[in-house]
Amino acid sequence: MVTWAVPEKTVNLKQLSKHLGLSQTTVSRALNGFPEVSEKTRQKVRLAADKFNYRPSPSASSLATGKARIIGHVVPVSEHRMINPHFSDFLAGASDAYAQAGYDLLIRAAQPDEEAGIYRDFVSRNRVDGVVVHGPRVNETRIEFLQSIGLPFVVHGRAGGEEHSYSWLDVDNRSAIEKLTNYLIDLGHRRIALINGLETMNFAHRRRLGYEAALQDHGIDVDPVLISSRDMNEPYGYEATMAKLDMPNPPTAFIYSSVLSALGGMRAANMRGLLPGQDISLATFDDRLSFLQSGGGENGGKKGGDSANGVMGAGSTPYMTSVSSSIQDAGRRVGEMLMDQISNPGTPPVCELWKTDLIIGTTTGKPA
Amino acid sequence: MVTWAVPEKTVNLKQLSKHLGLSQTTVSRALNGFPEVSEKTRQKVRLAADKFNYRPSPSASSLATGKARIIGHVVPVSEHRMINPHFSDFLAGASDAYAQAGYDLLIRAAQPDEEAGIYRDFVSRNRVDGVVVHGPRVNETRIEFLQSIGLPFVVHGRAGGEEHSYSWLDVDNRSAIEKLTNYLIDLGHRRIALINGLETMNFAHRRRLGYEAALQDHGIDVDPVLISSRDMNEPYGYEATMAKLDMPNPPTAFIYSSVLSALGGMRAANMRGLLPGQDISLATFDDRLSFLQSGGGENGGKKGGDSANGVMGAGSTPYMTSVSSSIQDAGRRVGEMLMDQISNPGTPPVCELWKTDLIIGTTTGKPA
DNA sequence: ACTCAAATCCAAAGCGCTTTGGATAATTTA
DNA sequence: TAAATTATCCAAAGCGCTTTGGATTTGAGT
Repeated sequence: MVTWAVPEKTVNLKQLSKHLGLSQTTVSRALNGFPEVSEKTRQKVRLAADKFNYRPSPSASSLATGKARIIGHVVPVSEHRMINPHFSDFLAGASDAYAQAGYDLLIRAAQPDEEAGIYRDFVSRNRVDGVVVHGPRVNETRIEFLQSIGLPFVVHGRAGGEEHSYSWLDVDNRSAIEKLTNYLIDLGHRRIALINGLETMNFAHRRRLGYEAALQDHGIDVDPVLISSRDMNEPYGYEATMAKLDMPNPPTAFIYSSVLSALGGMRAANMRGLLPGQDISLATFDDRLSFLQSGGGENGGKKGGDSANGVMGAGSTPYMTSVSSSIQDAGRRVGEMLMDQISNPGTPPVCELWKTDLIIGTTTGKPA
Repeated sequence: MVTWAVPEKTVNLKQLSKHLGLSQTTVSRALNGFPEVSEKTRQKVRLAADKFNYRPSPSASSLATGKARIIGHVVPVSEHRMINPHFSDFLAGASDAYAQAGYDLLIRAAQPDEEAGIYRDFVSRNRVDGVVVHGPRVNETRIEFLQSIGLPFVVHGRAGGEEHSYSWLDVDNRSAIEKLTNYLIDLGHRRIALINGLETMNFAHRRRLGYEAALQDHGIDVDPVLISSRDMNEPYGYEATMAKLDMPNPPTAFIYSSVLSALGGMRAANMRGLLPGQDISLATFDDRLSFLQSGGGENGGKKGGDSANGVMGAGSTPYMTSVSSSIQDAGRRVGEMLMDQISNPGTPPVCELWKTDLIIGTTTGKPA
């Protein structure tokens, strides 16, 4: 445990400089690492600063510099009024990056019609230095708007259209699902269901394209009844799976866009007495949400590429077959990209497309 | 969609007051609802303010007033480096309350040894006006510390010891699990496993007490091998359940402290070919995490007491037997309590103990 | 020793808001 | 109508920091 010591009185810059017999200018410069101050006085100042427990006031320095050292996240409050676990894992990564660099993380919940006002609010009085754009849609309007008001931003995901005019980080959703679909086709499956997210979302749209591409490559017709598109959660996965199992010519394999709906799919299979991997094949896109990870989240590598041990793996054996990419690592990286952009304005946009790992678990097999 | 209109130049107070031919004082007072300004000039000012798109600078007003209009959440970064879904649902509720009242939500991730420093940082230069204390432990040191530095706070949960010296909101964990245990005993179960959270956490400690009380009331010995205590996630639920099923005299019923581990429990049952409700009984404490809720989170009522339709209910039929209370509603209420405390300093602490609903699902039944 | 440049340091002017302590104009009261 | 309120409004002083434009000191160069 740490020193929950007696709270010292905290001093401000004026008091501190008086104690030191220096001007505020010098003290400020010493602490902020300016070259105009000699090394020995810098040391003296640093010592005194933490002896007197000096901390600069964020509002004062923000007012003076015009920089807030805060990054904003506008979380879309859908009708479902929820921050889903994907989002929170993303935040975990991002906040970690911010903490390293001395930034704070500000969250504002917004209904779709409030977003513009919030961004404008953010920029006009610089409450934040930049924002992360979450959940880009197929027709995305925020990007252009943010460019027009000049608020630095990084998109988690991408919009369609012009992709090099702004910074983004995305998973290669299309090829990920294509890979997964191909795997199932190679196993012998011909009727494969896609339990997708809302296809107004860009990521879901791209995943569908990957799915369709794989089928078409193998001369399999795309059957619309095998595809669902909704906000991803457990009950949706359950209901969609049940419904498809009840069809006259039911699918032999299911692909889920999220582990959340995959959980519902597993429940449905269970309910029907179907053993995954044997009677039915289940596969999912896996964001490596921490609450499903047995590794304890100690996924060391930066992009977390190698240490993946599979969704819901017990010990070292992966359970579900999946294509996976850590959304937490994505959050960290997006945070870094945004901070870079803030501190080096005018640099060209950075775009990163992350590959996914195909992990073979025990929930897939040849069709029954 | 809203007006993603052309970004107007934004003016500051000085410019606005010049346009109006009034002093900054009057304009400021008009906008902040002070009585010293006549109603007609107030109108005029309001009109001009949003015609010129005026928004006060948060840093400036924060500097002048000493109030940040920000509420801090220090999220403990365990070794598992995760923001779990419980936490994010809580945030969803809280941020909603803040948005109503014009507060912002600031998140700082902290390792245990950094917390003191962060709180001190928060208060010394008022970066935030108050904080929410998450995950109180059995021996909680933060409360005393926060009292000593005079930073307003509300605890989500409680510590032991003196309970009336600070504000908190807690679920009645003890009676909740007692209720659930009693229900299982009444069904005929004698060997009931408790897959608990980390018992250094206050809530988990209290839940265990409830469990033990119910057993002892019925003259059943508490068997320590039936109890697990760990950070709650899916793989833990799976592993603990598997391990207990492998015991010589295995339990016939399981109580999970979280739906996350309950999911793992269901997977284990499935893996063993045991049908919940038939061959084995599974029950859980349910925080009504939104991603497991079929109701779409439209749980209208303030405390969300009545509209509970059960964890993972499909349609209107609850699936798992549970005791439940909405953590999102808790977040909202905690936020309100904290804002009240901030705007009315000196009022006595407020403590709320929320009851839980017992919801009978299909995963419990008489012992096989 | 003398000049000039480099190294240090400082006083003071903001940043954009709130708020104190008056001033002025409008209204009432005597 | 003069005096006393009361209703409006304002100038200016902070809040705590950064930063500009100089002043002063030091050290090197000749």
